Order: sequence, then C-alpha cells, then structure tokens
Amino acid sequence: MSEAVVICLMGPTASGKTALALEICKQYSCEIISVDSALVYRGMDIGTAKPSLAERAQIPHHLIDIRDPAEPYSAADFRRDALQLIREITARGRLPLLVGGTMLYFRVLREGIAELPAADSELRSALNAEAERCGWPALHAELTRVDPIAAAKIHPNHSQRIQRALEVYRSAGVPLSQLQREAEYQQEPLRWVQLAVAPHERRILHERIAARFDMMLAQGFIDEVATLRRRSDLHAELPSIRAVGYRQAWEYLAQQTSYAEMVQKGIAATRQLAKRQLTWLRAWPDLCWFFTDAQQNIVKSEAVSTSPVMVPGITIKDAVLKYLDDISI
RNA sequence: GCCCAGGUAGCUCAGUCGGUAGAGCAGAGGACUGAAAAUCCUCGUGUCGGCAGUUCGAUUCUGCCCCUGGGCA
Repeated sequence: MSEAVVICLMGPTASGKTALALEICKQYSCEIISVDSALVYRGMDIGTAKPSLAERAQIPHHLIDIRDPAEPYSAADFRRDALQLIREITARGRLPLLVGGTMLYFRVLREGIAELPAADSELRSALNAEAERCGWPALHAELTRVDPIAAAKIHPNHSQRIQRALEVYRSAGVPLSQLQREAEYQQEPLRWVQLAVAPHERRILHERIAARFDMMLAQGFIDEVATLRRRSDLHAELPSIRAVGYRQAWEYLAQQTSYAEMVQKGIAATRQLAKRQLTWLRAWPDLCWFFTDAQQNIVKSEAVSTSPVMVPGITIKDAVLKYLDDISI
C-alpha cells in the first residue's frame, strides 16, 4: 500500500489561501485541516478572516472553533490533533488538505516535537515576577548555570524563550536542551505535497492587507472585540487577545488609542505577521512556489522535482490544479 | 496685512553654545520546540524649506523669500 498523501497549502496572511483551498476541494475529495493558531478560537471570526459557515458547510473544516478564547492551545496540541485527523480523513478515503499560515505548526507536524512538560501558568507568573524585579538578562544568567546549551541559543532579552527554558527545568528537573537532545522524532509515513502562495511583490500584499482590514472593520470587527471585552475573564495578556488586530482593537476599546491609530497599528501588525511568515517560507525545504500578481494570476512559479511548465498569466487556481494533476495526486 | 510658533529620515520629533545629525514608529533582513497572529535580534546619508550674507567652515548666526499652524485685524 502506498503512503498517504497530505497536501499543505501555505502562504502569508491575505495571500488567498482560503479561496484556493476551496477550489482544490472542487477537484479532489478533501477535508480541510486549518493550520492556524487564531482560527481555533470561538467568537473570533471577523478579525481572523475565518472561513464562513457557508464555506464550512460545503467542505468539512477541522481545528476551527475548538477552543474558548480563555483557553490555551499549543503547537504540541496541534500536532496531536492534526495527526489524528490525517489518519481519520485518510481512512475515509479522502485527502487531507492542510491550510494555514502558522508555520511553527507545520514544522512541528512534519518534524515532530520533544516530549516536554506542558505550560504551567503558576510557574510562568512566578518567573514573570522575578523578571519584573531583576530583568530578563538576570534570568538568562540563571539559565546559563542550569542549562548552558539552551542559554547559548537564547538571546538575553528573549523573555519568552528564557521563561520557557526555565519553566521546563523547574518543572522537569532536567535541562530543556537535554530533553530535546534525547527526543526521538519519528517521521510520519506520509507523502507531503507542499504548496506556497504569495504575491510576487510585497507592495501587492500590503495593499491586500490594508483593504482586508478595512473590510473587517466594515463587517463589524470592533463589535466582535467589544463582545469579547464584555467577558470578565478575558484580558490583554491572553494569546487569543494578543492576536493581530484584536490586540489593537482591545487597546482602542480600552481608550488607550484613537480609532485612526488603531487602524494604522492593526494594519502594520498584519504586515509584520506576513513578513515573519515569509521568513519561514523562504527557508522552507521542498516547497512548490506560486507567485501571483494583483489579479491572482501566476507571475512565476518554482516547482520542485517534476517542474511542470507554469505559464505566466494563467490563474493561480488553474496553475495549482495543473500541478497537482502533473504529480498524479 | 501685522504678530507669534514651526519647517530636520516615509511619519512624529530631538539635537548641533558654528566642525554636514539621532530617537521612537513605519520599513527591510533574520531567528524560532507546549503563548507562535507570540517573542526576540540586526539594519539609520537625510539638498537639516529656498536664496544670499558673515565665517577657514552654516543645518546651526544674520537678512530676505516660500510654506504650514495659531492669534490680531
């Protein structure tokens, strides 16, 4: 029996992944697995550009609306959930189509993740309190004593990673670097088809991001955030509320910024997200790239092994479907 | 028309007691193992509004002009 196929559709935010995924679903019998750390949250729809209920009624979508905004979700949770879904979808005789822009999730899914203690909110507050008193470089110095290998890879200002490394050491009693070294990553026996889509010019992506943010505002994004703010248990430190757009709207509703400033900062934060996603993608192995113009037509493409000729000028939908056909999916 | 305050990086502004200038934001590049839409690192030459004067040397002082606020008429 040949190994199961998994299609990954990656790209920066606002590159058109969602629409393209639905086109792929028209040709192949797929179920979509969302690879997105913000789409997991219920009640966060407009600002995350979540696929509509109508779209989700057409094609099964997974890992959307699976958490309350007060609850955490992690890369390790994602790996477990996604592998389970891939098995189930394949068993149904369908094709898993993974779509999203959370590149750490894609990496952890393919390459595995070490067995580590889960996040511990009490330990984290304790570490935050210590950092408040003596600063992160002092905690980095402590990490150098207990786990010099991890400390060498972490910048003294990198609060989040210093905190995590100390959290692991204190709760497991073993250095993070040792647990990572001892981890055995088993490769899943899957055939990965990895597609990347992005505008060939940054300017086009920036225009799409600005237009989409304006559209979200017109669709009632501020009301959506106001509804979240009415809950007493949500606050600005939660991963959900720190999401792009939500953080800025939250500050605006708390009267910490003007409306104009909120719009400008929200758009800038989205651009910065897209830039980080592109940094991941540039270094990603075995990607088949599709670069588009403002009309979502192909400007050029870089296929990996089979290198089908991709005619510039055809739509990205046709180009991707042709590619999938060429490699006999 | 007169008076006042300004005109310095894409934006907001600091500064140079005369020796051609630097922060924040934006932007670019990079990193990334249970918060990842997170978090962190690196990157700053721009007719210092224009013209003239003083000076070895002017973005800085002086004069005139232009522009933008605000005030008085």
